[in-house]
Amino acid sequence: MGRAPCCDKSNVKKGPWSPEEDATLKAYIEANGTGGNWIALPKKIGLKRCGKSCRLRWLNYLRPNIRHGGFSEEEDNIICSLYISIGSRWSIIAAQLPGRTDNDIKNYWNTKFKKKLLGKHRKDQQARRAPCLTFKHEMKRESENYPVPGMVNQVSHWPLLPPPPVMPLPTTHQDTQDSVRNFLFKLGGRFSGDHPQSTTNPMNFRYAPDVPFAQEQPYENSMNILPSASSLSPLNSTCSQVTDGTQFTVNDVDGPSDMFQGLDGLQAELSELIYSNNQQIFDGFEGFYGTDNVVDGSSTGSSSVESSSWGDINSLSYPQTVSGFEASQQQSIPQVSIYDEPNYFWPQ
DNA sequence: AACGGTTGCAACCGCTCGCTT
DNA sequence: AAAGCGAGCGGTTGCAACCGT
Repeated sequence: MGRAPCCDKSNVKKGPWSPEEDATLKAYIEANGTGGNWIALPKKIGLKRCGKSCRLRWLNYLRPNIRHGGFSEEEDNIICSLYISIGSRWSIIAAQLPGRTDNDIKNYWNTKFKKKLLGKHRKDQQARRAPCLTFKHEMKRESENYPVPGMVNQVSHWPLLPPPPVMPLPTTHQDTQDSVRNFLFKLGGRFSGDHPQSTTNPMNFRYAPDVPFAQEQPYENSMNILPSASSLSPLNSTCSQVTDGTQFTVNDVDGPSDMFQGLDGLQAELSELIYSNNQQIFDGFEGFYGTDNVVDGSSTGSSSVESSSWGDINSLSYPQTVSGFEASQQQSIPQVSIYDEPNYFWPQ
């Protein structure tokens, strides 16, 4: 049994919104609110639009205080660091940037930011091989060279990570927290209370699902998750799992594997960018989380134990600038796990 | 001026989640 | 417990504007 369509597709208008439609929708919502039922709303106000379309139009364009374009460097850094932390959770990232929509940030990431990251990479690549490859061609070429099962003709945003370890899918919130933690670990993050080995060698970490994540990973200290340049070099590493499913090790190997030839430059570029931006990111996060709690690897992290749960991102210290409206838009618990990061490129 | 390629962004599509019945 | 349904999310597409030749 298929899913019932949300509206009569043959009887709804598609495409760009006219100023009249905008005015009708805006006037109604400003006067009456959405009524909690987007599906019924267009009928109520005589719009030949799908309810989902109305919702999107309102959220991405018509609602008050929306800003478009012109992302600042600080916003860049926030987007970058949050993407590193939680992946393509655009709505969560958007919640940190007042006036920005998830769609905007997604577009920004998929166009400008990727270009920014790849700009230097492309230059380097072009110097080394046949010229005249466009960005799209290059991305297509890369995705063709390194195909991912189930990802046909998709651009791989992050051809960077080591193969995911095989471990049971998280079935509880605690499991999810563990997954997040493990995921961040593989990005080179460190956690207070971690096995000392992990601290000294970010490529050699321990996964301990029996340790309550919430008790030991405060978000205030989450700058620990920012990867070091070296830890973002999984191309030089292999990942193995101990048979009990609780411990993983990442072993350095000599040089990039054949699989990643051609991507090492991009990877290095990203690492370099992120690493060189770390200070700026820290600066940005000082406003976020308070300077006392920002850890840059050389400073403390000692206050970690008494703080909020990592799993509940809403309990984190959000920037003061998040408006009440944005705050109300924030989701409850983002269910982040290393398993649902479709943009990550997991080499086979 | 004309044309082809590229970019940026609005909008659509399909899926998952969570609530209700 | 299971099915139905709406909301919300992320990925993708379509197209107008822009740019270079």
